[in-house]
Amino acid sequence: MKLKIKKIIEAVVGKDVPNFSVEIPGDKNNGDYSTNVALILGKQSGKNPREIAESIKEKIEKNSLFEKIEVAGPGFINFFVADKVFIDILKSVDKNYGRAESFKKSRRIIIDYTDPNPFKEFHIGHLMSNAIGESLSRIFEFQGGEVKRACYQGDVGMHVAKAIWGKINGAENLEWGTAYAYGAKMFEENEEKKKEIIELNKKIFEKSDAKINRLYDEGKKLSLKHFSEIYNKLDTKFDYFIFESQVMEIGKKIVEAGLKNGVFENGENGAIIFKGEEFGLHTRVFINSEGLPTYEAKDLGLAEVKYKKYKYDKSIVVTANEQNDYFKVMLCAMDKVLPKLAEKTMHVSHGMLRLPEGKMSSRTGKVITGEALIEKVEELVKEKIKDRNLSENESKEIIEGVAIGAIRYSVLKQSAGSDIIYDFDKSISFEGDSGPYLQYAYTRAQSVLRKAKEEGIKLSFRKVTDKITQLEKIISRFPEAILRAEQNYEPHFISLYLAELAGIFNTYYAENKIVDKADEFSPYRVALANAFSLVMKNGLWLLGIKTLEKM
RNA sequence: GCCCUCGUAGUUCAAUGGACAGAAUAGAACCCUUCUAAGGUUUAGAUGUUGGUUCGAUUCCAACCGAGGGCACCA
Repeated sequence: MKLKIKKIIEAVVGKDVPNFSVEIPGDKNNGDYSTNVALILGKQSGKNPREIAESIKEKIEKNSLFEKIEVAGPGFINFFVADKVFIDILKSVDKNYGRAESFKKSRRIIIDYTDPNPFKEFHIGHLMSNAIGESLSRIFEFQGGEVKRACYQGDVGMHVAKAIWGKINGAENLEWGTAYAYGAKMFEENEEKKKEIIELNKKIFEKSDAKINRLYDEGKKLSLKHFSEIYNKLDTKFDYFIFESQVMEIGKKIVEAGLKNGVFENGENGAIIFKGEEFGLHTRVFINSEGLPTYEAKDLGLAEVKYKKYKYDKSIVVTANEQNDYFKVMLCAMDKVLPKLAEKTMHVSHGMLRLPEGKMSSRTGKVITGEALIEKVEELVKEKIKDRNLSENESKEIIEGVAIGAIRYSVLKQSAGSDIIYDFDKSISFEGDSGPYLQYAYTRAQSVLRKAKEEGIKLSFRKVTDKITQLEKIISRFPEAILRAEQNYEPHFISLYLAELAGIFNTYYAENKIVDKADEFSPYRVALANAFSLVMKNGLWLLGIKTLEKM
């Protein structure tokens, strides 16, 4: 609708209009949409914006889209959309409602997220990455993209050596996460042990020691099994699992070739480095003095491996924002050695989940694991529904759906870039601006629809209530919310929209009796509730949150 | 030391340079003989400091104060 209005204005004022936009005013008295004449004119017009606004108004007044147009303030044009337009949109609501063909030309997208490392914990930061990556995947898919989900996992490198060292030298029966924390601690505190761990790391690469090989295989297998259980619960299905061990040799070769071309340089102790300073960045090591590829070289290999698996038009990598500067350097180097892939690659970063007392770190063992959080939230839901008359299957579905919904929403309700201060009692809420609040609004609508069916009330738009409410209007804005989320790589624009939608529906629900045989408007109200539930269901799906029939 | 983010109600978050800065939560007061009260209605409360650009700044620029992250062999 925004775009429609924009086109109408452009048709009137001529083609070479500078950038201006049509907005939804905060105050409902200022119309359904509004635009600022100053933005159309640009600055140096010298004309009276009010007069211009009046003349624009005169020219488009007859358009049947609007009930009335007002000129207000220093030069605002406020558009009041005709009720009929909203009803027509309402009639068109189906499971594809809101879809835009945004990816006609470049459909193929690969998106890399979650990325936990075997031998280490799956912590709540991974939950955050998963929430954002999964939601972006679904948004792009909905808009017509052909999305492949990738999960990149570090099965080689110092963290593995630290964990295995911890296993060998701590106690054989330590948990892998704990073993890692122990190894990491010793690595930092004790020079002697640091050397041992570096030595061990080489042995892992060489696969020269049977005991180490056995520990490695066992640890990796256990980790992956554990991760796949969590993905199951999160309803994320990856198309590709890519391991560092698969990309490291390829990455190394790319760097070696780049060294010949002068992209990379020899640094101290035989390390191969990239001088980022020339590009306003910093220097990073791509191959270390042991001749082993670092994270940066592996990432170059990863880009190529991904492209081999899937000829993508765009590759998105989701990570925490602590890697922002790292990615700038790596992408700068990639631009020199793999320019075609570099221009297709994009880094999307999200904030960190921080504990009130400081940074969460698996090195110190101060972490909250993903499964511990899920379990804790599930307990709370269980407690809440224990007195309800539900079958075992229903209970299980509700407990899982609500718990994951609450967690996902707590991540997606704010802009992806900023940190979340994780406080269990406050972060995971069931009331107000929360996942369960949205799920609950949907459930209520379903309950109404069930009752309507029982009473034989069929949905119909034939007899429309006299006055259109906010509910009809907000339903018409769903496509805009999706488009905004897609273009900005920000699922939270959908969260914001759905929270408002749920609030408006709940008010409507409190003020109107929807199912009422004696009321001639009941079929319309039922149809409206039906449209609402379709939008809510699709919207929640885009966030990776399940809808429930009962809760 | 250098670079990058970010400072908005008590708290957690919104606000494409525009019309009185929105929610939620905590606080106060109401609403279940009506489709699930995980709900609804009413109420009080905020832009770190100092300048600048602009008709207009939470938004852009500068400085300062404060928080977080990063800066050659972790990922």
